Amino acid sequence: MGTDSAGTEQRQPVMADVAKLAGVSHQTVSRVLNGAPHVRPDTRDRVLAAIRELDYRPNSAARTLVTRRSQTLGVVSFDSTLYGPASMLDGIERAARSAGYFVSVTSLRSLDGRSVQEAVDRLRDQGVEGVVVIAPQTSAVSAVARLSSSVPLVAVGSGNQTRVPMVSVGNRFGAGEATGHLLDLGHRTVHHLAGPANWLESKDREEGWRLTLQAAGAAVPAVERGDWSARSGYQAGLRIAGLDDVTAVFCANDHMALGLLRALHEAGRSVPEEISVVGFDDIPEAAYFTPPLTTVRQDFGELGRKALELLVGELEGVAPAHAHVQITPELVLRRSVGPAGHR
Amino acid sequence: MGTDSAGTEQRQPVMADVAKLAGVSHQTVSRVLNGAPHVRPDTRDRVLAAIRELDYRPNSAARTLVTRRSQTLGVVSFDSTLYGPASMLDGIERAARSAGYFVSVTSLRSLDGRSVQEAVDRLRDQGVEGVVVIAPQTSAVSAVARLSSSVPLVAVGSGNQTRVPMVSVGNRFGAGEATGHLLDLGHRTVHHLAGPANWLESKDREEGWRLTLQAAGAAVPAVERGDWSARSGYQAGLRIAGLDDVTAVFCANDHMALGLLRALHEAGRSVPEEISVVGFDDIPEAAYFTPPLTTVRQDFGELGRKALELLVGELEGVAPAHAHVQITPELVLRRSVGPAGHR
DNA sequence: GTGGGAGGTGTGAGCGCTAACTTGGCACTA
DNA sequence: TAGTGCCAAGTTAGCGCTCACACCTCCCAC
Repeated sequence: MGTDSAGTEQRQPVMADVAKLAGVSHQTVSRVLNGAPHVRPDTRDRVLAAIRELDYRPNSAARTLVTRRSQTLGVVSFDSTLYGPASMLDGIERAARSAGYFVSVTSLRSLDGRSVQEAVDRLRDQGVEGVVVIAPQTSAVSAVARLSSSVPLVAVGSGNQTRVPMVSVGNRFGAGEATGHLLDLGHRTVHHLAGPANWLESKDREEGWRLTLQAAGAAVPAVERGDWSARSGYQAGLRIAGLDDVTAVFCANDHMALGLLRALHEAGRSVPEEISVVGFDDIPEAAYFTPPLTTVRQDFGELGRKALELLVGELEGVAPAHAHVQITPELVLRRSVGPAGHR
Repeated sequence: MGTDSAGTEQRQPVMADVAKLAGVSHQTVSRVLNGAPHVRPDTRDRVLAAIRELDYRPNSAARTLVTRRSQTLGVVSFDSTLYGPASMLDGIERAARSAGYFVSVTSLRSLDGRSVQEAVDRLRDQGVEGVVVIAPQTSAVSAVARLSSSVPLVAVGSGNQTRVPMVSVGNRFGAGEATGHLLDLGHRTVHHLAGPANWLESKDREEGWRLTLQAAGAAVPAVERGDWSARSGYQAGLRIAGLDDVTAVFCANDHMALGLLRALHEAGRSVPEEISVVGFDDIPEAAYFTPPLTTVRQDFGELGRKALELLVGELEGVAPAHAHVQITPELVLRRSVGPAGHR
């Protein structure tokens, strides 16, 4: 009545099956699989042959259970449809793979602290070894800082939180470059189409813009505000086109700049002759806007890679636990910018 | 010398700890956790209180080991930086979460069959219960069809493979709509800026375009070809601008259309007065191109959701294993299209 | 009063693996 | 010859959970 060797049941082979076929103990199979030393070459070959013959796949749950390592990292993203987050995710995934980790993603619906906590908890319940949070909103960042989590965590975005390791872009610097460039061209001042008030990136870019104007002794005009979308840029553009003292606009991202260009075009204000426009991000399409957009390039892929590097470092204990890596953006000159008009 | 109860070691609480604190057996804790019937309300409450007090988290690896269910699905994507794949991924993730699954992603570097096989194997080794492949290239699709995998699998993209369940967009139909609309406006024929030859979506859109022209008895001009990017659209645009019999162009995606618009603008060919342009995808920015782009809308999020639905259905045995779901795209009219010019 | 069927709970085994220890052999030294 | 060491295995004990089953009440029917 032994159910052991009765029948040719179609179940997945396990280590013991490989061991039996190779004429060794299961432990030797394990040794071969994990590249342990002190296995004779011909033994190793027999084991490998058996593995191939049975098409054996180690059971990762069993391994995880005993090693307490899932080889999986979690990524919390906000809106992974946007170019920035999507690129970061891509960079993270590639870096994770080459470091030998899997990547499990979850995106947030809303950006309050509770959602962030839930997302991180969810990933933690799944057994991830560490988490990267792509959440550049102020609320999310402070949520991350408050996070009660025993999981190593890295934030990517902006802000100066000191509690969590972080990788961010020099938004202030980039905004300063853009604004400075416009001032250098003779513009008396530069208007600003900012992003949502609760995004850190918005804040930093706005601050970079403001400080540069102030340092140059230029007037600081009232800020227009959008939600990153081309649509909101268009609407802001209609308002800006109505002002007659505008000669230069710095937009907090390229999509809004696109909408702005559209609105200016419709209003008959020519770019760059009447009004110069600068964006931020350098999405692949920016060079093909009408006119091609001068913008501040940030390397999202690199951002993701750095974040992962930091996390893996922390995980494997070879990293300073409170690093803050900064990526420097770069001004890319195109035709949407010209010297100040003479009025 | 007992290491058992010696010291207050800081290790994660396990089910037994909860059981002891609540004064029940580990099995009862398990019952509460899994919502099994026949647990007295006050017992349940005691267990829940103990769980909260210890901040107990079930170990998913242990559960997976015994249940043989990882609650994880894999997604193989090609270039998740592109708007389409990113949106699908987003749709898949959201749908997966609400169905109670985690999502593990991996992106392909190249699109040959071996890469696809490797990616699927990798996910399978990780223990995913099923896989969604977002890989619309011909090579990838045939690779999927040939895939030696014991994991349930759904493809999203195009093509008529019958071996794997699939969800796709009515590319032929959409291309036909676009082309037909242009012909209806009096254009003698419609030029086509196609995508890469090895993408199924390219092929289908090209075919839809061609068949519509033929059905209308219109001439079928030579196809220009790009790689989906705005840059390639620009280059093709320069070539097209050199032809003088062009009055309408149907582009296989919006990004190439953007590049095309740019090239036409530079060449002094006005859109839509001289040349009408239609895109495909309806990315959020399309409405803000110069001029706003008439295009064929496809709902990527829906695509992802349907794919997941199919996969979960297969997994839980409530689905026809060879379904082929089709999403119908829709022509969105904007200003980049006008009646044929009179020459 | 006794048998039976529920509801409610505990016990033991085992998922497939790795870690730690044990064992056996062989070479090389004292 | 016995002793030391290292290589190349095997043996055993869990990791933390769920499943199958055993068990113990009660309560009700006859």
